[in-house]
Formats: sequence, C-alpha cells, structure tokens
Amino acid sequence: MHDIPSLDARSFRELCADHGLAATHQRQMLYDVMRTMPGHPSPEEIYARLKRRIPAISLATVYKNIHLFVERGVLKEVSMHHGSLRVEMNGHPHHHLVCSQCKAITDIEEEDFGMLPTLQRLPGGFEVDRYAIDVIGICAACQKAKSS
Amino acid sequence: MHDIPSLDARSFRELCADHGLAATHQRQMLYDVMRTMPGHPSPEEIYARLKRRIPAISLATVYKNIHLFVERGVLKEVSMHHGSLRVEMNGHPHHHLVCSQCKAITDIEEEDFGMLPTLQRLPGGFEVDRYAIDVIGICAACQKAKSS
DNA sequence: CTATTAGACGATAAGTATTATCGTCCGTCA
DNA sequence: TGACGGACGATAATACTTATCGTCTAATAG
Ligand SMILES: [Mn+2]
Ligand SMILES: [Mn+2]
Ligand SMILES: [Zn+2]
Ligand SMILES: [Zn+2]
Repeated sequence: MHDIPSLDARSFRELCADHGLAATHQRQMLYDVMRTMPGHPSPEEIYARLKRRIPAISLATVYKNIHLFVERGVLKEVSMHHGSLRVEMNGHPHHHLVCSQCKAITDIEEEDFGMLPTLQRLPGGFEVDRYAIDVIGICAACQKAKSS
Repeated sequence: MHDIPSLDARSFRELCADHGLAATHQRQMLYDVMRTMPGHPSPEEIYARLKRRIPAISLATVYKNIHLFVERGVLKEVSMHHGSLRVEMNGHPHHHLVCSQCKAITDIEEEDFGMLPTLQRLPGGFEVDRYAIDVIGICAACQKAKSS
C-alpha cells in the first residue's frame, strides 16, 4: 500500500493545455483529490475532501469542473446504477461487477475478464469508441446474508 | 407496423400472482401502457399516457408500482445514462448503443451482437445474473453533423 | 350481512441531487 | 493601468424521487 504521489503543477498544466482548459488552483486540487480517491466517489464525497484543502471551495465548482473534465475527455463518466454523478478514476481499461442487492460496484480489470465481444457490423454506421460492461449479480456479502 | 395487443385481465392476474402482487386496475393499466411504449420511457412520459386512461392516477403511484415491478422481477431497471428512472420494456435479451454526443440509446439484440464474454472465475464468488453491455460511441446522425 | 384489517391509492409535503444565475474577483494582455 | 474574459462562490431554482397521511376497497372473520 503506497500513497499515490501528488501530481505536480507542471504536469497538471500540460494536462489542461492538452484539453483546452485553464489550469486554476481549484481545478488542480480537485483533480488531485479525485486521483487519490479509490472507487467511484460521489460529488459530495469529493467536495468534503476538497474542502480540507480549499475551505472556500463551492459544491457548484465541484460539479462544474467534473462536468468540464468529462466534456473535455480528461475523465470518463460512469453513472450507472448510482443515484448520482460518478466518474471513473481507475485508469486501466476495466469493467464493473454490480450487486443488484446492495448496489455495490467493484472494478474488474479488462484482462481478468475474458474476451471482448467481436462486433462485426453496427446498425446504421455507429462508430464504436469502447465497451462498458456491467456484470449484474449478487456479491459475496449479500449471498452470505441471504443464506443465513 | 402492427399494434401490440392489449394484455387481457386473466394473464395480468396470473403475472401478478406469479410475483406475489395484488392485481389492481391501476397496475394493469400501468403495465399495459408501459408495454406499448417503445424505448425507455421516463416515469413522467408513462404518467402522461396513463392519465388518459385513468385521469385520477397519481405520479406517486406510477413510481411506487414501477419500483414494485422491478423489485418483484416483473421488469428490469436500466437507469444508465438517463437522469431518471428507466425500465426495460424490450423483452428480448439485448444491449445498448449509447451515443456519447447526443446520449441517444438504441437497443441492439443480443443475437446481432456477437459472442458474450466468457468469464472464467469471479473475484470472491460473485454470482452472475446477466451482462449489461453498453457500446459507447458516436451515432450516425452525430457523425454526419460533425463532418459537415 | 357487518366489522375488521391489510394493502393500495391520491394528494401533497419533503428531500436529494443538480443546475442556473449573478455579482465579484483575478490574471492576461493591450 | 485598464479592459476583458473566464472562473469562482453564494444561493435560488429546478428536476426527480420519496415519505407521509388520510381515505378507500376488497377480502376475511365473526
Ligand atoms: Mn471503475
Ligand atoms: Mn433496451
Ligand atoms: Zn451486495
Ligand atoms: Zn448522437
């Protein structure tokens, strides 16, 4: 278990430049906080942490910039099965195990997953970017709870 | 283009009995309205149609019974990429093409899709029910719009 | 037949998540 | 040193959903 190193200002500026964004202090702190949160944290959770670094930050700014990051392709949205906005901080290509009981979401790396469906042709010329696969089922914890 | 035949009261009673639900008039009309709506209609859209048949119906009743149908397995929830509750009325096993530009969602039948991923083993004994696959990309309309 | 009771319903208040608005501030560049 | 445009924070507003509660209804027990 090693800490995720902080992104330095230089690389963050580059990241922003690449995506046509102004590199503000709030954005860098937001991005950095998100990078260090595992799983798929909610805007509120992100906001709570970010506030420790920038007490004056506003929740609206969090929402605005998460959306901005998603629009510009810095982050991917992964809003399924939650009641709120989520973004993907796991950089590896991966999919999700979704427990239909407790709604828990677990990452599963693409390489641990088996083969991808090989799609030959698509209706009306749909241009594929990627596959997002949810494995719906019951997690181990909920199985145990049910059988008891 | 042929109309979807109305579900008769007898079969609806059976359906409800199978799932441990009281077969009320409101529920039958709700189910019947939903059956005849293509795609993934929102609660509001369903409510609007249902109101024509039962002017006194309440939106709360729509929500309550959609949730009930989902809980009891009469319907499947498919809340991805929308800002609101959606259920799947397409009975065939299928997946979705999702345009990342305009957010349009199109069904794609499982058999038209290619093979399913063959999952060997699952982390910690997750019990698989089904796969929900979203093909993320750009729809034909948005491609045309972009290139123009 | 009543009386009882367990949902089911409709109206509506409340709650959550999200977005829009707006006044202000700050860094960049003429 | 202004002027400008984008970003920020506060907060009002919105959209969606759920909780509450009084009433109704259909089935059941007496
Ligand atoms: Mn993930
Ligand atoms: Mn569908
Ligand atoms: Zn679970
Ligand atoms: Zn599109």
